[in-house]
Amino acid sequence: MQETFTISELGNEFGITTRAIRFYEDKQLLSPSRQGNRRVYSRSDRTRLKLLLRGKRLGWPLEEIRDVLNMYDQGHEGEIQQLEYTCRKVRESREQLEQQRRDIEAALQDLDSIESRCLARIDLLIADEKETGQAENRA
Amino acid sequence: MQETFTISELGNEFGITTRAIRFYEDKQLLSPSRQGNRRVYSRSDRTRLKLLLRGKRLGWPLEEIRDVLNMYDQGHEGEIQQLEYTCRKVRESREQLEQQRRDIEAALQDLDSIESRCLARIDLLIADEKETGQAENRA
DNA sequence: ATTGACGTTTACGTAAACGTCAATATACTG
DNA sequence: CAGTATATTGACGTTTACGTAAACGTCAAT
Repeated sequence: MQETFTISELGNEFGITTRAIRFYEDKQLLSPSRQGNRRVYSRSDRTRLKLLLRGKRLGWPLEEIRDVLNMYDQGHEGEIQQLEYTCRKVRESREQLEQQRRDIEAALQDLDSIESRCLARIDLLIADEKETGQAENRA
Repeated sequence: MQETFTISELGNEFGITTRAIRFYEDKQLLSPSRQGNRRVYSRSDRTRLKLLLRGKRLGWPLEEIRDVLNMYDQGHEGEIQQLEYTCRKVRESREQLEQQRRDIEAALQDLDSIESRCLARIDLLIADEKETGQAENRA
């Protein structure tokens, strides 16, 4: 695995545009190093981006994602106040995640029910179709 | 439980503004009946809104939520083509939900790890604090 | 008769999260 | 060394999901 990445490598790997990646940097979610003008992304930058996208799939706003990303970094540094703040944030995020998990379970059950009713109805229609089809063929 | 609801009743119950509810109607996610000018929401309208908000908590865009809501309605009606379309949509939604579930599991594990390292570090700092505190008291 | 609570439509404003140029710089490639 | 590919910043546009304000109707209570 490579040590560093270009912006377009990351864009291709994760299916996002370079514009988006630069935008994330502008919003303080990434801070790659530079070689002259060009951005150079380390493995940890890549991991940060990966986590960022996971947050996006969960529907979190970028600002919230940034806070969570900072928990990863400074999770074992700093003063007690900072650590306790991080802990509170962890608990908040966990509550939100567990709410989402409940929502997902409920939604999945609903989908099951919809699908089975749908399939049953299709079976029934296909049975009808065969009958009338044969009737039409005989006519 | 009531048969019908006003717009502000629903707004209060779910903690959203009436403006938002009217906006959802504008975007075809709700279609309450009217008494003259006023909107009157049935129990099924209320359920629709509830499902809508669940979709929101999962970070889905309104247009996608609308499609899912329509699956609930027409899940057992219509032609085979429509039914099969619904079934495809069900599968798509299920895949998305399962991706989100995986993301949640991963995020929860990460949070656990962050929290425990955080707590360990706090314990350590507190132990230090006690020592130096006593030294200061003796001075 | 008016005040207040609730409702309505219409119109404009706004924050978030990018997309889409344009102009420019740098690097490799034949 | 011209051409192509890739990078940069900056400015402006766009979509989504509402907020906010204006201007008005309706009904009950004072």
